[in-house]
Amino acid sequence: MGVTMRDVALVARVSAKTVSNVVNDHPHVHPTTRARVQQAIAELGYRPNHSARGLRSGRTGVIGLAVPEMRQAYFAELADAVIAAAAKRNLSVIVGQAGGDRERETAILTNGLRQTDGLLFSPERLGTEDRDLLSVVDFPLVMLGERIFGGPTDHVTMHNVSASRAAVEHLIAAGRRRIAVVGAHPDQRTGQLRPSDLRVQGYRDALVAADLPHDRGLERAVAPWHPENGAEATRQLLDAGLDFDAIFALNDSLALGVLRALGEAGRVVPDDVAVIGFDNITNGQFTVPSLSSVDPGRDEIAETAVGMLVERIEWGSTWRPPRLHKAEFHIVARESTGGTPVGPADTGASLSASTS
Amino acid sequence: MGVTMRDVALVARVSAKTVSNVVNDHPHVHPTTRARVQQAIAELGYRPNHSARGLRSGRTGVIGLAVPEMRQAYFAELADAVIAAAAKRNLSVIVGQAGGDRERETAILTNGLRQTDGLLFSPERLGTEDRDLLSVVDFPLVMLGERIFGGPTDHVTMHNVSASRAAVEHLIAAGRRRIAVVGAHPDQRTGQLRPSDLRVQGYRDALVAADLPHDRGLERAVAPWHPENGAEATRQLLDAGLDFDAIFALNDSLALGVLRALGEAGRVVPDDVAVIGFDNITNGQFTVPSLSSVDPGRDEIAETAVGMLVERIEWGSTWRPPRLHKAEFHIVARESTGGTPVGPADTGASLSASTS
DNA sequence: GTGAAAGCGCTAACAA
DNA sequence: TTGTTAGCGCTTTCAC
Repeated sequence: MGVTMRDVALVARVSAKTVSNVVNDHPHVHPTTRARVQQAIAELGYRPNHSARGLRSGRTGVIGLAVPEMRQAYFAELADAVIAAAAKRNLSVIVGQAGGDRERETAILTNGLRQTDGLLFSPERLGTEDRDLLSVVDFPLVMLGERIFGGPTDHVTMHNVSASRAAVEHLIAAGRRRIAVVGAHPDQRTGQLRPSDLRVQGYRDALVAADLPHDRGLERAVAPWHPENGAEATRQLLDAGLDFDAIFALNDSLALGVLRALGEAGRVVPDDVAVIGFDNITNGQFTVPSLSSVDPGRDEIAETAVGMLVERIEWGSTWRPPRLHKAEFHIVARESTGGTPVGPADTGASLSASTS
Repeated sequence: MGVTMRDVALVARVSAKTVSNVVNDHPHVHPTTRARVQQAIAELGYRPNHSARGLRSGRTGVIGLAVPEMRQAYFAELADAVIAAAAKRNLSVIVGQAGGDRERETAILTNGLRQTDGLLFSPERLGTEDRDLLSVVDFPLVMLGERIFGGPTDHVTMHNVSASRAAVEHLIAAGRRRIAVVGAHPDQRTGQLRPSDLRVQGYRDALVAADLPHDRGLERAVAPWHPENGAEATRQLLDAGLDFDAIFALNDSLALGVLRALGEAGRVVPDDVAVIGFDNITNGQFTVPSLSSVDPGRDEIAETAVGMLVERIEWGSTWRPPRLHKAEFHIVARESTGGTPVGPADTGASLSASTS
């Protein structure tokens, strides 16, 4: 701390404004002047004060990313991609964890994440029924994930219904007929769209299209989407003596638990039961057997979301219609659905893409 | 944006200073005044401007956390714990990724992470040989991890040597005699302490103490510590036709790859080969077989590191001697070392703790 | 216990 | 192309 623009200006024998122009790469600065200023900056080790800049310009250069928990692999990988996308645009990222707590999610939506220029928000508890909360948000906001639809804000998500349908069709193509789904939302009373509902809908669509019977007993409600809960749901399926030859886990964390519980019970994957997840987390490549999944295009999601947020920030308070972006997806076939033989370079075979 | 302290002061019919006192919980404010101010704040929806506060007070209320990549499970879980620990102290966390890039790590050490009050830095490339870089750092800094020792800054780490030794002793106690280690640092030319060296040293200590022969061929250099590299190192061990009955992976990400490669090769864990990792990431509970590991006390590390950083921030530039904190560790015995029978509530049996 | 004045470091708006 | 002026919103200092 200590060296200010004034100091640099004094040494370079220019005004503070000129130093500012140089620092901010403004066009109309004479090369000679620029060089002199830059040397003074280097000499004094000057570094701009972001608080002052933020106060004056109204921009902090920091965006917020709010997720349930970083320890969930999907959010860690999402954060990784978001931080990288933000860095390209010279933005820093403050990461906040709502911890699956409804109050904290509401608080984040009300106040943002400390003082940032805008927020990327992936809620776990807030749902479509909380849309009105979004209407009163007075800062740039882009929603991520499946929980909130048709709101007044930008939204980046994926083709949940068709991706889920493709996942289940992949199982059907592998000869499976009795397919369970793990991760439906536990609260079905309202009948409103829930995160899992979209994916469950895709599951049902696939069954219907294939003329397969639809057995409610094979739809297991699970929350939150942690491996232990995936394992628990699978044990319940087994304990209930239900007949099934495949499990569709609504995300990969659940699927890890599913694989584990099947292993504990002595069921062989994929021979006895095929398993497919959703998210294509890195670890899915290294499980035994490796995990088939739906790749939702995480980098595309992060890149798009940051881009949208930056645009919102630049537009200021000028109203623009909310946008909805659905990322591409790919089915990644690995051993858990019998899709790929054991092999060293097993990153998975991409089976299909869709923009439906 | 819009509502300022002035506005609140006007409505509450006090001075801006009094509003400031209320907002900052200063003691000497009359209850009546406080109530009036608080009501005005609520009425107007006033929220303090952090840039202005930062500019005036010299504190931003934001700390930085720099890691190689969030997609590595250990760092995601570390970030989770750090963000939680910081939140307790009303601090936000900007997360930066150096991506295993030496230049970026150096840049972070030179400039910090944007404008923050201090930095928690877990480097991947910077090592003990870069200690001099640390001497010129002019902001509060706490180093994390194993790469830099004896530097002029605070350092939070774990008992690497004794923890590794305990891990290998756990393998020996399980009857293993030909124990390979995966993750030694590839660059051994300088002979200086390297991250892996401490853990390798513990490995060697355990062999010596147990009077077991030490076979250099069983020490595999691997970097970075990604699953695919753990798998590759394991394939090399197998291809070389080396005789071994256990593998100590220097972290769990490597261990996931090790399990995978052993599975591909048809080796049964733990019957043919026992495996133990290091870090105790959550996923280790759900692999098949579940992964034994060394639990380094992540929460303790995060809590301690944030606490130290806060102290440094409060002490300002007053010099204090650098501190070194080594967290407790526990050996978590799971199926991969034959330590625990298959079972539903498999969080692992804690075998030993040490403060050595 | 509260208020008035000053200024943190920077950039927007304008002037030269 | 460069300089001058003003003030962003807050907290520090000191007076009352």
